[in-house]
Amino acid sequence: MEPGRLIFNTSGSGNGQMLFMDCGAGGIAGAAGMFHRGVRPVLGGMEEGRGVKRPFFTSPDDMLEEEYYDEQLPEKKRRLTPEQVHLLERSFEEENKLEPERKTELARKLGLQPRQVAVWFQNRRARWKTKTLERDFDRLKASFDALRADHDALLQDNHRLRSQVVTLTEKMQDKEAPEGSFGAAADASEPEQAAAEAKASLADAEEQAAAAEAFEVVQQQLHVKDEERLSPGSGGSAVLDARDALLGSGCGLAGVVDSSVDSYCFPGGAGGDEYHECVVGPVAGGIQSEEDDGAGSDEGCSYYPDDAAVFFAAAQGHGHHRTDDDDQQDDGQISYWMWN
DNA sequence: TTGTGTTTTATTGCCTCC
DNA sequence: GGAGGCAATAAAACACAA
Repeated sequence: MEPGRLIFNTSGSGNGQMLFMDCGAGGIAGAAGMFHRGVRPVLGGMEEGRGVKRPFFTSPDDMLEEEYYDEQLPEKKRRLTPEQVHLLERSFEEENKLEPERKTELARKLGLQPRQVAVWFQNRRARWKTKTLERDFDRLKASFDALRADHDALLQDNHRLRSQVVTLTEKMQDKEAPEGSFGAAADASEPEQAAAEAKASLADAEEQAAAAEAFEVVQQQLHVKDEERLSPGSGGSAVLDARDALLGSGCGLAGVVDSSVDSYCFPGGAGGDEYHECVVGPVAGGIQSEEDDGAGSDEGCSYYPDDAAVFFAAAQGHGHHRTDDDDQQDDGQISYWMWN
């Protein structure tokens, strides 16, 4: 027998043909580990129409026994019947984790090995996770697109108001330059007032535009994170957790734009009118260590190097916090943390 | 019929928890 | 250290277009 292979007796014609199955990277050792784990590899379980449980493979010694040639013919990988799948699905809907008792009971009902039931639940959980991620991604993308449209509109508004201020300022200067009499001042009152109003609008618009730009930074990071997430080999992240929480909370960008340009405030928790500040800005150098930030004790807090994570965590009303004392903007670094 | 992409079943190795 | 979960992967089964 070749190393790394196990012998299976094949089925179908009942001719006792031997099948050599590659055990993969783990080889015999892997198979041994399987037994060590209490796994008895069985495929197919109840053969349709016959109700006979058959082991998928056996040891070489067993192979010498006649019954394995004649009675316990091995099977290829066999799909579960629709009835079996239906029952498993129903059970999964009730609880997607499988306690030993339930596993045994299900296996008994379905005529499967407990291991098969466990494997089915394992794979089902994996499928469920994939679907959930896809759904979340779609929702996030829709949200991102909407916010981007808002952002673009704000930028256009800002541009329009800037032009208006420039035009009106020029008009004022034209009027003031040649004259300077009282009458001229009186005549100029209307454009002056218009210019002042335009300036005030511009100030508001600039704040909003700056906030929107900062928000876009977060969104872009989030977008990148999603692409990373959907690529093979990536795992979950605090960003996704926070984002999921945000999606679940139904919280949008209906926050108050703080005048300090780099901050947003969001309504806290469910229905509360408390606002949580969320700093949005570039973080140079990644995570700011607790020792570096000069802040007090942050026990029970987790640092998040990612703007997006903090942004959404704050949006959800978590205890994200940044105090002015701890502000790291002097050196271009801002530290974030969240209450657990 | 055949080639190809997708889905399902199962294995392996690593990790965490008790 | 054992049990169980998960990610990655293999491979059989299946679907479907050409």
